[in-house]
Amino acid sequence: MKKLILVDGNNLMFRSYYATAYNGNLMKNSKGFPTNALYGFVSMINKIMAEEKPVYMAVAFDIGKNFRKQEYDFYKEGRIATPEELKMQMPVAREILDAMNIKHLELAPYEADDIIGTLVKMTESDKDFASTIVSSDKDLLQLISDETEVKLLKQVGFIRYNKETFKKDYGIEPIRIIDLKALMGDASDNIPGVKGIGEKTALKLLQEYGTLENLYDNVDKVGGKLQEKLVNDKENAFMSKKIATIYRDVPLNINLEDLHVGKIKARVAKLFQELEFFSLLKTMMIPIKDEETEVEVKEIDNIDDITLDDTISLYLELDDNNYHLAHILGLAIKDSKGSYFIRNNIVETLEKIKNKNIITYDAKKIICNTGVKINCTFDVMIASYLCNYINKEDIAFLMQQFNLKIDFFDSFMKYTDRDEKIAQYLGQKVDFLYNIKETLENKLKENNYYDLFTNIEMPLLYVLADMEQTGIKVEKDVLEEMKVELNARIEEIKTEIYNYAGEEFNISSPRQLGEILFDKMHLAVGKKNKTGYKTDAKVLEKLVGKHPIIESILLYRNLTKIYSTYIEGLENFILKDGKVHTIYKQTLTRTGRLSSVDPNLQNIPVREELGRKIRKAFVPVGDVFLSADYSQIELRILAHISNCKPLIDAFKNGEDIHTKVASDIYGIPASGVTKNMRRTAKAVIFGIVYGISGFGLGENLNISRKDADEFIKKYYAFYPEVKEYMDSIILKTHDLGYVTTLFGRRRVIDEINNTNYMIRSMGERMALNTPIQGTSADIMKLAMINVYNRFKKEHIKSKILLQVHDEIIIDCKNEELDKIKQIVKEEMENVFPLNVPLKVEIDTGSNWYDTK
DNA sequence: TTAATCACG
DNA sequence: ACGTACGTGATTAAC
Repeated sequence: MKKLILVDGNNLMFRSYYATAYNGNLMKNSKGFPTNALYGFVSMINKIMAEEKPVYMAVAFDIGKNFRKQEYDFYKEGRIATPEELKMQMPVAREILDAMNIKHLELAPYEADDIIGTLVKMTESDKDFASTIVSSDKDLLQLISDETEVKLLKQVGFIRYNKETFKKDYGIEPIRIIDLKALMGDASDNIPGVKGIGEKTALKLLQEYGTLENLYDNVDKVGGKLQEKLVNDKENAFMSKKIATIYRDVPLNINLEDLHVGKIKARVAKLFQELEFFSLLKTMMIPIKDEETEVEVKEIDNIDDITLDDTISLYLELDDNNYHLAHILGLAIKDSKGSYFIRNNIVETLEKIKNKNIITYDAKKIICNTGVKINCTFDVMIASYLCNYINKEDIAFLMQQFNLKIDFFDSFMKYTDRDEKIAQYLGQKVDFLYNIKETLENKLKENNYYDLFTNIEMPLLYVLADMEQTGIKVEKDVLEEMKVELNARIEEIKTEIYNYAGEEFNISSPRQLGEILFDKMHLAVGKKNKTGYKTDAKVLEKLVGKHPIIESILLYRNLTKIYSTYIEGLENFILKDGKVHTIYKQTLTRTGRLSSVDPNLQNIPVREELGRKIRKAFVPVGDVFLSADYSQIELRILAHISNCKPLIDAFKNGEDIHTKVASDIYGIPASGVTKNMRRTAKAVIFGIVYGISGFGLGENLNISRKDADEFIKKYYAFYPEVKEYMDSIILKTHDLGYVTTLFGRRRVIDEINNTNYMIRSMGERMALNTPIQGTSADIMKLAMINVYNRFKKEHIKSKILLQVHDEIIIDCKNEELDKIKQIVKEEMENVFPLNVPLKVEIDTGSNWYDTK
């Protein structure tokens, strides 16, 4: 018996759409294309594949005008028009099915039901086939027969109806669904039925009289009000029956054998990447090539047994993303003559080949994990990042973009026989690396990224590797001491809050907190977000003074944040050497900045005293920390790229820029600028860097939008070049679709031409901000390389430890301190000539807290 | 897994 | 009239 699964595609898409669209917050990809229905649809198809394991399958859709509507113009009248955002997803659903090699059928003027009905009829005349219909639409129950069942989808789970179970539940034959509809009608399709008869009465009548025809033949026997209703609406009843009857003779022109499910195609990956269904990409087994090709890999024990070219590609597989802790699973190497796989003695092997020209993926990972400083001449991870490929830790993502099939690392690790598979697995990767180098290299050159690649990103990898390997010492005792103290305070404040609230609840749950504050205590009319009331610091701060619980909650938040993220969190990352080794992600941000994870050392508290104390735990291994930070680098870059004369002059004269701007926009001499005026000016300037709006500035400064607009206008009046720059960069970006930094780094901004105002505006703000933030990142990276190289050249033993965007922290020996101050200032300030001077401020201290 | 919150530049 | 500042990461709750 061959089983055919018949899916009501329209039904699935509508369900998925409305399941997630109700709150008005549609799931979209970053280009603004709605994806919510598709996501649910694909998930559902996957579920069907897993549960039914269909060999034959067809998905039916509505398309074009349908004949019921043509015949009965009231049909489906009054129904809300299909939202545009759902409509545009429909063709993509069919594309996905094509790529998954699942047949879909649609033919105007028929509805999906009719197509399914026709296929059911075909299976019933072919004794080899039986079918299962998947839908949440009860109309389809009429198709149930000895060979046909319906899997009726419910909000949670489903009910499987066959002939017997249906009869048991409804007490009538499945086909009588049409008579049922004839009597009770269907509000959603605007089918009238008989007025005043609902499901209960209709079923009772049909159980007694069998069919609509027989019922009317014997309508005299019904009697009473009910008979009256039936007689009144007789015409409607028979017409409703006609509408409700699924048509089973759609001219489909196919054979059932055509519905065989094929092998999933590589194209699915491309579609999912566009839709940004990354979780599906990870969990589904999607081939990278439609034809699987094995590579030839020779497993060797000793690298000395082979002779390698000078240029090789190399791939090291670890068992964990945190490469400071991970264990090695294997190493693959390829040169022009062949591919090799090595299981053991990998560090020794690397030592022997480290000076070859090595092409690899994430050289920093290899260096930090093995301690072997390999001579990487081409890091594919970095090159692909610069070229704006979708770039993840897992090389499989990149390979997919070149149509190469390979398991994602997470799936690979689930194989029980991965020890046998790993040689082939790494063979594929190292083969890819070897082959892709030239393509990427050309792409780098074409786009003028080659200097950025060769002179900044590649050398930087070694600097970062060194910093990460060195690590920063964290005194656990200091943290433990704080922990005890904080714990006591947290407990204390907890009881206080419970007392104020009159009950115990989870203060860390914004939902519960919101209910207490706004429903129970009525402290204000709460602002809502998706899940309940907003309870963030901004909201709470406005309520300070209304009730002492507010301040307690703010303090509680403050304390628990420090406790869990910065005390417990940090402690978990102190390794055996007493140090914390962060990982700098060099290929993550869209602007070119670094990011820091495991732990993030770029967001250690500093603005408030309480949190800042965490920094006391960070201590030098040498004698003293030195921090060197670029003073107002982003503003200087803004002055430079907009070529704004007054700003440039102010920087040249060493003026305090915020005071200067305050004196301009308030129209008073600098000497008269108050702290508050300076603060306002600072906010205005920052607003400019972020792509200002009057509303945003007003929110931020807690002033009216009008006043905020006024400030912005004044700012533009004094610094017209800035306004010109902003206008021109937006115009240019609309045209090109990307922005560049001073060093040629490019960020593609598809959002800039989006038809959705909000998305387009965001694109415009990105276009304004990225050249500034990105250039600043470029400058810092270059400076780090230069400082690092100077240290090496002058045999300085002190170590660069951290980078926090515009600041670096160095662990210094006392005897080197003066020299370091001089080198750092010199290298950082002169890293690249701008129209404005770059200024570096240097501080020292015996721990990070004191370095200020 | 996502949303809310809060830490940093 | 729209809906509201750029770039990050970690933790917690709640599904």
